[in-house]
Amino acid sequence: MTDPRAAKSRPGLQTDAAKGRYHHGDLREALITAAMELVLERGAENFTLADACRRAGVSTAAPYKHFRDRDEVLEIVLQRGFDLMTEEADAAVAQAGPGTFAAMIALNKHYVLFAIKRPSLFKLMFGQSPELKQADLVLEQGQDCFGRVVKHFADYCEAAGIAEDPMQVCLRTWTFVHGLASLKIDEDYDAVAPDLDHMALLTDTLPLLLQDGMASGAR
Amino acid sequence: MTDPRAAKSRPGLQTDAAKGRYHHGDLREALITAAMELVLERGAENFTLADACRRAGVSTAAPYKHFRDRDEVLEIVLQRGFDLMTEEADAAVAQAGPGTFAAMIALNKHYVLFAIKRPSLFKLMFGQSPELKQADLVLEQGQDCFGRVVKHFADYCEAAGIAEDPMQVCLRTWTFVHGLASLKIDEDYDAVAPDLDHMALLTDTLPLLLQDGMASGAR
DNA sequence: TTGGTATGTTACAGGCACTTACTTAGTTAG
DNA sequence: CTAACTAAGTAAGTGCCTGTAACATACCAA
Repeated sequence: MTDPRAAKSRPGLQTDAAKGRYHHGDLREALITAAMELVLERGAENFTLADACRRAGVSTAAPYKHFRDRDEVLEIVLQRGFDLMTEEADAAVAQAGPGTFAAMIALNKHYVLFAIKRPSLFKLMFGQSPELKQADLVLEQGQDCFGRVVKHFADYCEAAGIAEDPMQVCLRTWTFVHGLASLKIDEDYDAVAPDLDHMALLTDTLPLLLQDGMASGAR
Repeated sequence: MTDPRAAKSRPGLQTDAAKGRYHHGDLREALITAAMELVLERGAENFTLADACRRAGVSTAAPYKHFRDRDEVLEIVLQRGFDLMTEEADAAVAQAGPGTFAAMIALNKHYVLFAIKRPSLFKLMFGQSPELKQADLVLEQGQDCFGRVVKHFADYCEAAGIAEDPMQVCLRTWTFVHGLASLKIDEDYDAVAPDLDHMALLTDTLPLLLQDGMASGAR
Protein backbone atom coordinates (compact mmCIF):
# COMPACT_ATOMS: atom_id res chain seq x y z
CA MET A 1 0.00 0.00 0.00
CA THR A 2 1.85 3.03 -1.19
CA ASP A 3 0.43 6.31 -0.08
CA PRO A 4 -0.47 8.19 -3.23
CA ARG A 5 0.23 11.46 -1.51
CA ALA A 6 3.85 10.43 -0.93
CA ALA A 7 4.56 10.32 -4.65
CA LYS A 8 4.65 14.09 -4.88
CA SER A 9 8.30 14.72 -5.62
CA ARG A 10 9.42 13.83 -9.07
CA PRO A 11 12.99 14.86 -9.85
CA GLY A 12 13.79 16.38 -13.21
CA LEU A 13 10.31 17.71 -13.89
CA GLN A 14 8.14 20.47 -12.45
CA THR A 15 8.37 20.41 -8.71
CA ASP A 16 5.21 22.45 -8.61
CA ALA A 17 1.78 21.04 -7.87
CA ALA A 18 -0.06 18.70 -10.17
CA LYS A 19 -0.04 21.36 -12.84
CA GLY A 20 0.81 19.97 -16.26
CA ARG A 21 1.18 16.40 -15.10
CA TYR A 22 -0.82 13.65 -16.65
CA HIS A 23 -1.49 12.04 -13.33
CA HIS A 24 -3.11 14.25 -10.81
CA GLY A 25 -1.53 13.04 -7.61
CA ASP A 26 -4.61 12.57 -5.50
CA LEU A 27 -7.62 13.11 -7.66
CA ARG A 28 -9.96 11.23 -5.38
CA GLU A 29 -9.36 13.58 -2.50
CA ALA A 30 -9.33 16.62 -4.77
CA LEU A 31 -12.75 15.70 -6.13
CA ILE A 32 -14.18 15.17 -2.67
CA THR A 33 -12.86 18.54 -1.58
CA ALA A 34 -14.30 20.21 -4.67
CA ALA A 35 -17.60 18.44 -4.11
CA MET A 36 -17.75 19.63 -0.49
CA GLU A 37 -17.04 23.19 -1.60
CA LEU A 38 -19.66 23.06 -4.32
CA VAL A 39 -22.28 21.57 -2.02
CA LEU A 40 -21.61 24.30 0.55
CA GLU A 41 -21.76 26.98 -2.14
CA ARG A 42 -24.67 25.90 -4.25
CA GLY A 43 -26.41 22.98 -2.55
CA ALA A 44 -26.45 19.29 -3.32
CA GLU A 45 -29.27 19.64 -5.87
CA ASN A 46 -27.18 22.01 -7.95
CA PHE A 47 -24.00 20.03 -7.58
CA THR A 48 -22.68 18.58 -10.80
CA LEU A 49 -19.80 16.18 -11.15
CA ALA A 50 -18.76 18.18 -14.21
CA ASP A 51 -18.24 21.26 -12.05
CA ALA A 52 -16.09 19.33 -9.63
CA CYS A 53 -14.01 18.05 -12.56
CA ARG A 54 -13.45 21.56 -13.87
CA ARG A 55 -12.38 22.67 -10.41
CA ALA A 56 -9.93 19.78 -10.17
CA GLY A 57 -8.74 20.32 -13.72
CA VAL A 58 -9.60 16.92 -15.17
CA SER A 59 -11.95 15.57 -17.80
CA THR A 60 -15.52 14.68 -16.90
CA ALA A 61 -14.80 10.99 -17.30
CA ALA A 62 -12.06 10.95 -14.69
CA PRO A 63 -14.23 10.60 -11.57
CA TYR A 64 -15.44 7.21 -12.69
CA LYS A 65 -12.00 5.78 -12.00
CA HIS A 66 -12.53 6.64 -8.33
CA PHE A 67 -16.28 6.64 -7.68
CA ARG A 68 -19.26 4.54 -8.67
CA ASP A 69 -21.31 7.58 -9.64
CA ARG A 70 -22.30 11.07 -8.58
CA ASP A 71 -24.20 9.74 -5.59
CA GLU A 72 -21.15 8.08 -4.12
CA VAL A 73 -19.36 11.41 -4.02
CA LEU A 74 -22.32 12.96 -2.23
CA GLU A 75 -22.37 10.05 0.21
CA ILE A 76 -18.79 10.80 1.17
CA VAL A 77 -19.50 14.50 1.57
CA LEU A 78 -22.45 13.57 3.76
CA GLN A 79 -20.25 11.32 5.90
CA ARG A 80 -17.71 14.07 6.42
CA GLY A 81 -20.53 16.32 7.44
CA PHE A 82 -21.40 13.95 10.28
CA ASP A 83 -17.74 13.75 11.28
CA LEU A 84 -17.58 17.50 11.51
CA MET A 85 -20.83 17.78 13.43
CA THR A 86 -19.84 15.14 15.98
CA GLU A 87 -16.50 16.79 16.55
CA GLU A 88 -17.91 20.27 16.99
CA ALA A 89 -20.75 19.10 19.23
CA ASP A 90 -18.39 17.26 21.54
CA ALA A 91 -16.24 20.36 21.78
CA ALA A 92 -19.23 22.54 22.61
CA VAL A 93 -20.33 20.22 25.42
CA ALA A 94 -16.80 19.87 26.77
CA GLN A 95 -16.41 23.60 26.97
CA ALA A 96 -19.73 24.15 28.71
CA GLY A 97 -19.13 21.33 31.17
CA PRO A 98 -20.72 17.90 30.64
CA GLY A 99 -23.89 17.26 32.62
CA THR A 100 -24.76 20.92 33.08
CA PHE A 101 -27.77 22.76 31.79
CA ALA A 102 -25.34 25.07 30.03
CA ALA A 103 -24.06 22.05 28.11
CA MET A 104 -27.59 21.28 26.93
CA ILE A 105 -27.96 24.84 25.71
CA ALA A 106 -24.58 24.70 24.01
CA LEU A 107 -25.26 21.34 22.37
CA ASN A 108 -28.59 22.35 20.95
CA LYS A 109 -27.43 25.81 19.97
CA HIS A 110 -24.59 24.17 18.11
CA TYR A 111 -27.01 22.04 16.11
CA VAL A 112 -28.86 25.12 14.95
CA LEU A 113 -25.69 27.10 14.27
CA PHE A 114 -24.24 24.22 12.27
CA ALA A 115 -27.33 24.26 10.08
CA ILE A 116 -27.23 28.01 9.63
CA LYS A 117 -23.55 28.03 8.81
CA ARG A 118 -23.77 25.17 6.31
CA PRO A 119 -27.41 24.89 5.26
CA SER A 120 -26.74 22.84 2.15
CA LEU A 121 -24.63 20.33 3.99
CA PHE A 122 -27.22 20.08 6.74
CA LYS A 123 -29.93 19.40 4.18
CA LEU A 124 -27.77 16.80 2.52
CA MET A 125 -27.20 15.08 5.88
CA PHE A 126 -30.80 14.98 7.05
CA GLY A 127 -33.08 15.98 4.25
CA GLN A 128 -31.92 14.09 1.24
CA SER A 129 -33.80 11.16 -0.18
CA PRO A 130 -32.98 7.96 1.70
CA GLU A 131 -31.02 6.48 -1.20
CA LEU A 132 -27.93 8.38 -0.18
CA LYS A 133 -28.28 7.55 3.48
CA GLN A 134 -28.94 3.86 2.88
CA ALA A 135 -25.24 3.11 2.52
CA ASP A 136 -23.99 1.22 5.56
CA LEU A 137 -21.07 3.53 6.20
CA VAL A 138 -23.30 6.57 6.17
CA LEU A 139 -25.75 4.91 8.50
CA GLU A 140 -22.98 4.12 10.96
CA GLN A 141 -21.73 7.67 10.83
CA GLY A 142 -25.15 8.99 11.74
CA GLN A 143 -25.57 6.47 14.53
CA ASP A 144 -22.20 7.37 16.01
CA CYS A 145 -23.08 11.03 15.95
CA PHE A 146 -26.44 10.44 17.63
CA GLY A 147 -24.97 8.04 20.16
CA ARG A 148 -22.70 10.75 21.45
CA VAL A 149 -25.60 13.14 21.76
CA VAL A 150 -27.66 10.65 23.76
CA LYS A 151 -24.67 10.24 26.07
CA HIS A 152 -24.62 13.98 26.72
CA PHE A 153 -28.34 13.91 27.48
CA ALA A 154 -27.87 10.99 29.87
CA ASP A 155 -25.19 12.94 31.71
CA TYR A 156 -27.56 15.85 32.13
CA CYS A 157 -30.54 13.76 33.18
CA GLU A 158 -28.53 12.06 35.86
CA ALA A 159 -27.10 15.32 37.17
CA ALA A 160 -30.52 16.99 37.10
CA GLY A 161 -32.32 14.06 38.68
CA ILE A 162 -34.64 13.45 35.75
CA ALA A 163 -36.18 9.99 36.01
CA GLU A 164 -37.40 9.83 32.43
CA ASP A 165 -35.46 7.79 29.88
CA PRO A 166 -32.71 10.08 28.51
CA MET A 167 -33.32 8.66 25.07
CA GLN A 168 -36.87 9.95 25.23
CA VAL A 169 -35.75 13.39 26.36
CA CYS A 170 -33.13 13.42 23.64
CA LEU A 171 -35.56 12.45 20.91
CA ARG A 172 -38.09 15.13 21.75
CA THR A 173 -35.42 17.81 22.07
CA TRP A 174 -33.77 16.75 18.82
CA THR A 175 -37.15 16.91 17.16
CA PHE A 176 -37.61 20.49 18.27
CA VAL A 177 -34.16 21.79 17.37
CA HIS A 178 -34.30 19.98 14.05
CA GLY A 179 -37.56 21.74 13.29
CA LEU A 180 -36.04 25.03 14.35
CA ALA A 181 -32.96 24.56 12.20
CA SER A 182 -35.01 23.42 9.21
CA LEU A 183 -37.58 26.19 9.32
CA LYS A 184 -34.81 28.73 9.78
CA ILE A 185 -32.59 27.67 6.88
CA ASP A 186 -35.52 27.05 4.56
CA GLU A 187 -36.65 30.59 5.33
CA ASP A 188 -40.09 29.38 6.31
CA TYR A 189 -40.20 31.61 9.39
CA ASP A 190 -39.53 34.63 7.19
CA ALA A 191 -42.85 34.43 5.39
CA VAL A 192 -44.74 34.32 8.63
CA ALA A 193 -42.71 35.85 11.46
CA PRO A 194 -39.87 37.83 9.89
CA ASP A 195 -38.77 39.33 13.18
CA LEU A 196 -38.54 36.04 15.03
CA ASP A 197 -35.52 35.70 17.29
CA HIS A 198 -34.88 32.02 16.69
CA MET A 199 -32.22 31.71 19.35
CA ALA A 200 -34.56 33.11 21.95
CA LEU A 201 -37.16 30.60 20.82
CA LEU A 202 -34.60 27.88 21.43
CA THR A 203 -33.52 29.03 24.90
CA ASP A 204 -37.10 29.71 25.95
CA THR A 205 -38.37 26.31 24.86
CA LEU A 206 -35.53 24.08 26.02
CA PRO A 207 -36.59 24.20 29.69
CA LEU A 208 -40.05 22.99 28.70
CA LEU A 209 -38.58 20.03 26.84
CA LEU A 210 -35.91 19.13 29.37
CA GLN A 211 -38.27 18.86 32.29
CA ASP A 212 -39.31 15.43 33.41
CA GLY A 213 -42.06 14.45 31.00
CA MET A 214 -43.32 11.70 33.31
CA ALA A 215 -43.72 14.04 36.24
CA SER A 216 -45.26 16.92 34.34
CA GLY A 217 -48.81 15.65 34.23
CA ALA A 218 -48.68 15.11 30.49
CA ARG A 219 -51.69 13.32 29.00
CA MET B 1 -55.80 6.29 -24.90
CA THR B 2 -58.41 8.73 -23.82
CA ASP B 3 -57.32 10.60 -20.76
CA PRO B 4 -60.12 10.57 -18.20
CA ARG B 5 -58.77 13.76 -16.64
CA ALA B 6 -59.31 15.65 -19.88
CA ALA B 7 -63.03 14.96 -19.71
CA LYS B 8 -63.89 18.38 -18.33
CA SER B 9 -63.17 20.64 -21.24
CA ARG B 10 -63.81 24.33 -21.61
CA PRO B 11 -67.39 25.23 -22.43
CA GLY B 12 -68.11 26.03 -26.04
CA LEU B 13 -65.30 23.88 -27.31
CA GLN B 14 -65.33 20.30 -28.41
CA THR B 15 -66.00 18.13 -25.44
CA ASP B 16 -64.87 14.96 -27.11
CA ALA B 17 -61.77 13.07 -26.17
CA ALA B 18 -58.43 14.75 -26.66
CA LYS B 19 -57.18 11.94 -28.81
CA GLY B 20 -56.06 12.90 -32.26
CA ARG B 21 -56.84 16.54 -31.80
CA TYR B 22 -54.24 19.12 -32.54
CA HIS B 23 -55.33 21.29 -29.67
CA HIS B 24 -55.41 19.66 -26.31
CA GLY B 25 -58.35 21.38 -24.70
CA ASP B 26 -56.84 22.36 -21.40
CA LEU B 27 -53.18 21.57 -21.54
CA ARG B 28 -52.27 23.98 -18.77
CA GLU B 29 -54.43 22.18 -16.26
CA ALA B 30 -53.43 18.76 -17.58
CA LEU B 31 -49.76 19.58 -17.11
CA ILE B 32 -50.32 20.84 -13.58
CA THR B 33 -52.22 17.67 -12.75
CA ALA B 34 -49.48 15.52 -14.25
CA ALA B 35 -46.85 17.52 -12.38
CA MET B 36 -48.67 17.05 -9.09
CA GLU B 37 -48.90 13.32 -9.70
CA LEU B 38 -45.25 13.06 -10.62
CA VAL B 39 -44.13 15.09 -7.61
CA LEU B 40 -46.19 12.88 -5.33
CA GLU B 41 -44.83 9.75 -6.98
CA ARG B 42 -41.19 10.55 -7.41
CA GLY B 43 -40.41 13.82 -5.63
CA ALA B 44 -39.78 17.30 -6.94
CA GLU B 45 -36.06 16.63 -7.52
CA ASN B 46 -36.89 13.81 -9.90
CA PHE B 47 -39.70 15.63 -11.61
CA THR B 48 -39.09 16.39 -15.27
CA LEU B 49 -41.21 18.50 -17.50
CA ALA B 50 -40.62 15.92 -20.22
CA ASP B 51 -42.34 13.26 -18.11
CA ALA B 52 -45.32 15.53 -17.58
CA CYS B 53 -45.50 16.09 -21.34
CA ARG B 54 -45.48 12.38 -22.05
CA ARG B 55 -48.26 11.90 -19.52
CA ALA B 56 -50.30 14.66 -21.14
CA GLY B 57 -49.51 13.38 -24.63
CA VAL B 58 -47.84 16.49 -26.02
CA SER B 59 -44.39 17.43 -27.21
CA THR B 60 -41.76 18.64 -24.77
CA ALA B 61 -41.93 22.16 -26.17
CA ALA B 62 -45.63 22.57 -25.46
CA PRO B 63 -45.37 23.60 -21.79
CA TYR B 64 -43.55 26.78 -22.71
CA LYS B 65 -46.73 28.17 -24.22
CA HIS B 66 -48.27 28.03 -20.75
CA PHE B 67 -45.43 28.35 -18.25
CA ARG B 68 -42.25 30.38 -17.94
CA ASP B 69 -40.17 27.32 -17.12
CA ARG B 70 -40.06 24.13 -15.07
CA ASP B 71 -39.94 26.10 -11.83
CA GLU B 72 -43.20 27.85 -12.50
CA VAL B 73 -44.97 24.51 -12.73
CA LEU B 74 -43.49 23.50 -9.40
CA GLU B 75 -44.55 26.82 -7.89
CA ILE B 76 -48.14 26.10 -8.84
CA VAL B 77 -47.97 22.56 -7.45
CA LEU B 78 -46.56 24.04 -4.24
CA GLN B 79 -49.42 26.54 -4.06
CA ARG B 80 -52.00 23.83 -4.44
CA GLY B 81 -50.26 21.95 -1.68
CA PHE B 82 -50.91 24.85 0.68
CA ASP B 83 -54.52 25.03 -0.46
CA LEU B 84 -55.00 21.40 0.35
CA MET B 85 -53.25 21.65 3.70
CA THR B 86 -55.29 24.66 4.78
CA GLU B 87 -58.52 22.99 3.80
CA GLU B 88 -57.74 19.73 5.58
CA ALA B 89 -56.45 21.45 8.70
CA ASP B 90 -59.58 23.56 9.03
CA ALA B 91 -61.69 20.46 8.67
CA ALA B 92 -59.71 18.64 11.35
CA VAL B 93 -60.15 21.50 13.82
CA ALA B 94 -63.83 21.91 13.00
CA GLN B 95 -64.46 18.26 13.67
CA ALA B 96 -62.60 18.23 16.99
CA GLY B 97 -64.25 21.44 18.16
CA PRO B 98 -62.45 24.78 17.92
CA GLY B 99 -60.76 25.96 21.09
CA THR B 100 -60.47 22.50 22.64
CA PHE B 101 -57.34 20.62 23.50
CA ALA B 102 -58.57 17.89 21.19
CA ALA B 103 -58.49 20.41 18.36
CA MET B 104 -54.83 21.14 19.09
CA ILE B 105 -54.06 17.45 18.96
CA ALA B 106 -56.04 17.07 15.74
CA LEU B 107 -54.42 20.08 14.10
CA ASN B 108 -50.87 19.01 14.87
CA LYS B 109 -51.54 15.38 14.10
CA HIS B 110 -52.88 16.47 10.75
CA TYR B 111 -49.65 18.32 9.96
CA VAL B 112 -47.64 15.18 10.56
CA LEU B 113 -50.07 12.94 8.70
CA PHE B 114 -50.10 15.31 5.75
CA ALA B 115 -46.32 15.03 5.57
CA ILE B 116 -46.39 11.26 5.86
CA LYS B 117 -49.08 10.90 3.24
CA ARG B 118 -47.41 13.23 0.74
CA PRO B 119 -43.75 13.48 1.74
CA SER B 120 -42.59 14.87 -1.58
CA LEU B 121 -45.21 17.56 -1.63
CA PHE B 122 -44.44 18.48 1.96
CA LYS B 123 -40.76 18.82 1.14
CA LEU B 124 -41.59 20.93 -1.87
CA MET B 125 -43.73 23.21 0.28
CA PHE B 126 -41.31 23.73 3.14
CA GLY B 127 -37.94 22.36 2.22
CA GLN B 128 -37.24 23.54 -1.26
CA SER B 129 -34.74 26.24 -2.02
CA PRO B 130 -36.25 29.69 -1.51
CA GLU B 131 -36.30 30.48 -5.23
CA LEU B 132 -39.57 28.66 -5.62
CA LYS B 133 -41.13 30.20 -2.56
CA GLN B 134 -40.05 33.74 -3.43
CA ALA B 135 -42.98 34.20 -5.79
CA ASP B 136 -45.53 36.56 -4.29
CA LEU B 137 -48.47 34.27 -4.86
CA VAL B 138 -46.71 31.40 -3.14
CA LEU B 139 -45.77 33.60 -0.22
CA GLU B 140 -49.37 34.69 0.21
CA GLN B 141 -50.57 31.12 0.11
CA GLY B 142 -48.21 30.18 2.93
CA GLN B 143 -49.21 33.21 4.98
CA ASP B 144 -52.89 32.42 4.58
CA CYS B 145 -52.30 28.87 5.70
CA PHE B 146 -50.31 29.94 8.74
CA GLY B 147 -52.76 32.71 9.62
CA ARG B 148 -55.53 30.16 9.98
CA VAL B 149 -53.37 28.04 12.23
CA VAL B 150 -52.54 30.97 14.50
CA LYS B 151 -56.25 31.65 14.76
CA HIS B 152 -56.84 28.09 15.98
CA PHE B 153 -54.10 28.52 18.55
CA ALA B 154 -55.58 31.80 19.73
CA ASP B 155 -58.93 30.09 20.22
CA TYR B 156 -57.31 27.44 22.35
CA CYS B 157 -55.21 29.88 24.40
CA GLU B 158 -58.26 31.93 25.25
CA ALA B 159 -60.33 28.89 26.19
CA ALA B 160 -57.48 27.41 28.24
CA GLY B 161 -56.63 30.68 29.96
CA ILE B 162 -53.08 30.87 28.63
CA ALA B 163 -51.73 34.39 29.03
CA GLU B 164 -48.80 33.95 26.66
CA ASP B 165 -48.98 35.35 23.15
CA PRO B 166 -50.72 32.70 21.00
CA MET B 167 -48.31 33.48 18.19
CA GLN B 168 -45.45 32.43 20.44
CA VAL B 169 -47.19 29.20 21.42
CA CYS B 170 -47.97 28.52 17.81
CA LEU B 171 -44.41 29.11 16.64
CA ARG B 172 -42.86 26.75 19.16
CA THR B 173 -45.44 24.06 18.54
CA TRP B 174 -45.06 24.39 14.78
CA THR B 175 -41.32 24.11 15.21
CA PHE B 176 -41.72 20.83 17.06
CA VAL B 177 -44.22 19.20 14.74
CA HIS B 178 -42.28 20.35 11.73
CA GLY B 179 -39.20 18.67 13.13
CA LEU B 180 -41.23 15.55 13.84
CA ALA B 181 -42.67 15.44 10.34
CA SER B 182 -39.31 16.09 8.72
CA LEU B 183 -37.34 13.54 10.70
CA LYS B 184 -40.07 11.00 10.09
CA ILE B 185 -40.37 11.36 6.33
CA ASP B 186 -36.63 11.68 5.82
CA GLU B 187 -36.25 8.42 7.73
CA ASP B 188 -33.79 9.98 10.14
CA TYR B 189 -35.45 8.38 13.14
CA ASP B 190 -35.02 4.97 11.56
CA ALA B 191 -31.24 5.01 11.77
CA VAL B 192 -31.35 5.83 15.42
CA ALA B 193 -34.64 4.75 16.99
CA PRO B 194 -36.32 2.37 14.55
CA ASP B 195 -39.07 1.46 16.99
CA LEU B 196 -40.05 5.02 17.78
CA ASP B 197 -43.79 5.63 18.00
CA HIS B 198 -43.83 9.07 16.47
CA MET B 199 -47.47 9.73 17.22
CA ALA B 200 -46.92 8.98 20.89
CA LEU B 201 -43.99 11.36 20.84
CA LEU B 202 -46.34 14.01 19.49
CA THR B 203 -49.13 13.48 21.98
CA ASP B 204 -46.69 13.22 24.88
CA THR B 205 -44.87 16.41 24.01
CA LEU B 206 -47.77 18.65 23.04
CA PRO B 207 -48.82 19.28 26.67
CA LEU B 208 -45.30 20.47 27.45
CA LEU B 209 -45.41 22.93 24.57
CA LEU B 210 -48.97 24.14 25.08
CA GLN B 211 -48.52 25.07 28.71
CA ASP B 212 -48.04 28.71 29.52
CA GLY B 213 -44.38 29.39 28.80
CA MET B 214 -44.41 32.55 30.88
CA ALA B 215 -45.78 30.81 33.95
CA SER B 216 -43.71 27.65 33.69
CA GLY B 217 -40.57 28.95 35.31
CA ALA B 218 -38.67 28.79 32.05
CA ARG B 219 -35.27 30.48 32.14
C1' DT C 1 -63.72 34.59 -46.36
C1' DT C 2 -59.83 36.16 -44.36
C1' DG C 3 -56.54 37.16 -41.50
C1' DG C 4 -54.90 37.16 -36.37
C1' DT C 5 -53.84 34.83 -32.26
C1' DA C 6 -53.37 30.99 -29.35
C1' DT C 7 -51.53 26.67 -29.15
C1' DG C 8 -49.57 23.11 -30.97
C1' DT C 9 -45.27 20.95 -33.78
C1' DT C 10 -40.32 19.74 -35.29
C1' DA C 11 -35.54 20.85 -35.03
C1' DC C 12 -31.89 22.33 -32.59
C1' DA C 13 -28.34 24.21 -29.05
C1' DG C 14 -26.22 23.37 -24.83
C1' DG C 15 -25.51 20.71 -20.47
C1' DC C 16 -25.00 16.64 -17.68
C1' DA C 17 -24.37 11.53 -16.28
C1' DC C 18 -22.25 7.83 -17.59
C1' DT C 19 -19.78 4.29 -21.03
C1' DT C 20 -16.35 2.71 -24.26
C1' DA C 21 -12.10 2.52 -26.26
C1' DC C 22 -7.80 4.31 -26.18
C1' DT C 23 -3.32 6.40 -24.08
C1' DT C 24 0.12 7.20 -20.81
C1' DA C 25 2.43 7.13 -16.17
C1' DG C 26 4.14 4.42 -12.70
C1' DT C 27 5.24 -0.20 -10.68
C1' DT C 28 7.04 -4.51 -10.57
C1' DA C 29 9.18 -9.07 -12.22
C1' DG C 30 12.82 -11.11 -14.59
C1' DC D 1 17.52 -2.15 -17.51
C1' DT D 2 13.73 -3.51 -19.69
C1' DA D 3 9.30 -5.43 -20.58
C1' DA D 4 4.93 -6.15 -19.15
C1' DC D 5 1.23 -5.08 -16.29
C1' DT D 6 -1.82 -1.99 -13.93
C1' DA D 7 -3.65 2.46 -12.47
C1' DA D 8 -5.34 6.67 -13.90
C1' DG D 9 -6.01 9.72 -17.20
C1' DT D 10 -8.40 11.38 -22.15
C1' DA D 11 -11.64 11.89 -26.22
C1' DA D 12 -15.66 10.69 -28.22
C1' DG D 13 -20.23 9.22 -28.05
C1' DT D 14 -25.13 7.96 -26.11
C1' DG D 15 -29.20 9.32 -24.15
C1' DC D 16 -31.84 12.41 -21.53
C1' DC D 17 -33.17 17.04 -20.05
C1' DT D 18 -34.19 22.24 -20.37
C1' DG D 19 -35.22 25.83 -23.14
C1' DT D 20 -35.43 28.44 -27.88
C1' DA D 21 -36.65 29.26 -32.79
C1' DA D 22 -39.13 28.64 -36.73
C1' DC D 23 -43.04 26.72 -38.50
C1' DA D 24 -48.06 24.71 -38.69
C1' DT D 25 -52.75 24.40 -37.47
C1' DA D 26 -57.09 25.28 -35.06
C1' DC D 27 -60.21 28.60 -33.50
C1' DC D 28 -62.15 33.27 -33.52
C1' DA D 29 -63.79 37.67 -35.09
C1' DA D 30 -64.85 40.98 -38.49
